[in-house]
Amino acid sequence: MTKATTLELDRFLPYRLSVLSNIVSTAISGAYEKRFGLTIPQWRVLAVLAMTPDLSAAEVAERTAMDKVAVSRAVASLLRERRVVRRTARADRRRSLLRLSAAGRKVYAQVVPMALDYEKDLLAPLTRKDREAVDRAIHILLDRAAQIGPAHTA
Amino acid sequence: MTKATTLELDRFLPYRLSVLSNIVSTAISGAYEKRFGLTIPQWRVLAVLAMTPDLSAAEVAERTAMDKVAVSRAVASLLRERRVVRRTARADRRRSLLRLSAAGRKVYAQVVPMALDYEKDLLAPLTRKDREAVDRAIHILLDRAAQIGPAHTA
DNA sequence: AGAAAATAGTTACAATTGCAACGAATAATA
DNA sequence: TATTATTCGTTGCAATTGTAACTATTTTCT
Repeated sequence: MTKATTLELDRFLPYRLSVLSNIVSTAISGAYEKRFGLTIPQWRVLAVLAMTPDLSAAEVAERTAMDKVAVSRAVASLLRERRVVRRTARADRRRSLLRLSAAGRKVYAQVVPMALDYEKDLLAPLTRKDREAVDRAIHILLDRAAQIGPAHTA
Repeated sequence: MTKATTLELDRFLPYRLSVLSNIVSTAISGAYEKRFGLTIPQWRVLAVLAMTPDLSAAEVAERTAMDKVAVSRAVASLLRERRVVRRTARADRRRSLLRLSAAGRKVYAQVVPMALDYEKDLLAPLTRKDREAVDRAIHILLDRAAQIGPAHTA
């Protein structure tokens, strides 16, 4: 008897993760987009800047797991919409420091409860123990995945 | 005291799911692509056809959670590469029935062990209990997410 | 100091993806 | 049975995304 030769797609973790993540992302981004004209990249940028103002684009990229081009474009649109403001860093004039404008803080304040409610609804049917396990597991898997296949990290 | 007004991105499940799924997908698709010139959509199509031959494109779409355009394109390329063969359904000449060619089965047989090994490595640092919890949780979350936000299903 | 290498961020171009319209075939209805 | 509506799958076009090249600035090395 040789190795198993078939693979059932819906028991394959990478596949299930991808499907789940897509459904969740689509649902959420639909809501952001519809109500606030926010894309997911924009929302991510808002979220990190709300937590930590005066980050550079590169720092935003780090913390959002987005690449620098995506950040650049999201920031460009947020600047156009006056939801973010930018000033050039005194010390290093290549860098620019980003922070939310009043308008940006306002949208953010409206989106956060929506986001948290969605998450709460989503997790509602899980037991406390399962939630904890998922939490732990995602953390471990993120580490592990990064070890196994850096992929872009080249 | 009012509702919490900030959200830490790396504790937000939709975000963490998205990051994890991207890392995993990129790692895997890198390997498929490099070794076999297979994209993820192509791989998904191969996988379902290996399990269940003579599906129509629409049926493939259902089972892979891909939309019909993506399936159409993946199938088109797989036909060009002679990894899949197609015949028109006798009963309904709009439908075409797809199945793997010998070449298709061959790639598939090579990819499966790679895929399973990757999954195994990924899950290795989790305890048995955590693995079970993750399994259960993903299943429940998929259901729940579908309920909350059908999004496209409109 | 001056030249070369590195870094921040943007822009241009190519590839991918999603949506809407379409042609072909079948099913449903009058 | 003729007419209309529906389904299967593909194609064209617009929007999104990724890669590489580029400008401006700063750092490093000689």
